[in-house]
Amino acid sequence: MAASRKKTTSSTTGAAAAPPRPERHDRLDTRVLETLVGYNARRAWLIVSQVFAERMAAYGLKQVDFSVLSLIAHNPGATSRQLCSTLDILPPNLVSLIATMDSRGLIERRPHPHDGRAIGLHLTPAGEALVREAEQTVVQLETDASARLTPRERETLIRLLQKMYL
Amino acid sequence: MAASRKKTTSSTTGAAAAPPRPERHDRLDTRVLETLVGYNARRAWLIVSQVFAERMAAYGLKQVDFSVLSLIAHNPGATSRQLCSTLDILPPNLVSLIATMDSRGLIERRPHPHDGRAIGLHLTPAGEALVREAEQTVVQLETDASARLTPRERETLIRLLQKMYL
DNA sequence: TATTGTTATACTCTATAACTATA
DNA sequence: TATAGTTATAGAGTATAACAATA
Repeated sequence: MAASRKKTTSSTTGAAAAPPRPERHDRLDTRVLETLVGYNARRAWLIVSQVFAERMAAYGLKQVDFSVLSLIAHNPGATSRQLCSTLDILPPNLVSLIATMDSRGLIERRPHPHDGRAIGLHLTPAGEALVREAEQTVVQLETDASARLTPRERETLIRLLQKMYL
Repeated sequence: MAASRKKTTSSTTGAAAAPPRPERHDRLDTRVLETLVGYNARRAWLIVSQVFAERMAAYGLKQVDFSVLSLIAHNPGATSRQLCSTLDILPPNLVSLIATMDSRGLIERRPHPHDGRAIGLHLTPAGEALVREAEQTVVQLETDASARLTPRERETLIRLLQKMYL
């Protein structure tokens, strides 16, 4: 992950608002970098990643784990190939992830109906329960991490980001 | 970097417009992931990163290299500590980067005027020339990578991203 | 005692080549 | 011949601990 961003003593008060930003003393002039979409997109992603890691550790899920599980939840029978293609993961790097989810009893691997080479991935009941909870937590965490934006601004932000890659 | 996104035979025609997006056949339903700022920010960043890597290889600069060099250019005498703090890099991971830039003759390390422990970083004339060219290339590459957005939309996008982390 | 820069090192993430079994 | 899944492995990125020199 990133550097600084100290592990702030997590507030014991319930619903956390926007997380505190790192105090950078001796600030440098970053005006040129701040004109770049790439730089800013990464900084914003880093913010979300931080909060994601903190709150999703409870589920034992990293971002890619969550993406895979959520994708299987809404695409029962999806194959590794489809997951790789959708998430820009290389097949060798998905193998151990899938194996872990399997051994955790979150997913099931069934023979593919039409293609003997492929394996259809399905959530187990335990997996479905976990994804339901995890998705709620992610929605909340995203809301908190983007609390500086109005709902309208957040929609606009997502729309413009998608215009970049979709 | 990412997976797919084949190395498209780079167009020999001059100014490239928006790069082609990967054709994902057998598409999965990604609607839930697409409601998330984190997911979308990363996808957009991946797009820029791809174009960045392609065009900046000519200068032998990765994103972090460029950030450091550009930062030194606009903050002569900046210290490693300041760069680490600004870019969220851990000190041990900056050492070899700085050493490489030094051995390439792009930067100079001068004793810090007020602090005997610190080292002030400055661009050499060669470094300044490279940064000037590199910054122009980055601006162009960013324009191309965000060509699906109007200039107004691009401004809005950057403003909202900064609202997330600044 | 705290901080800057550094070394050494470990861990994670990403990438490539090659194999197998099916198509 | 091509594709899905896998193995092994290499390389890049990120992390922690500990040290010397200076404050």
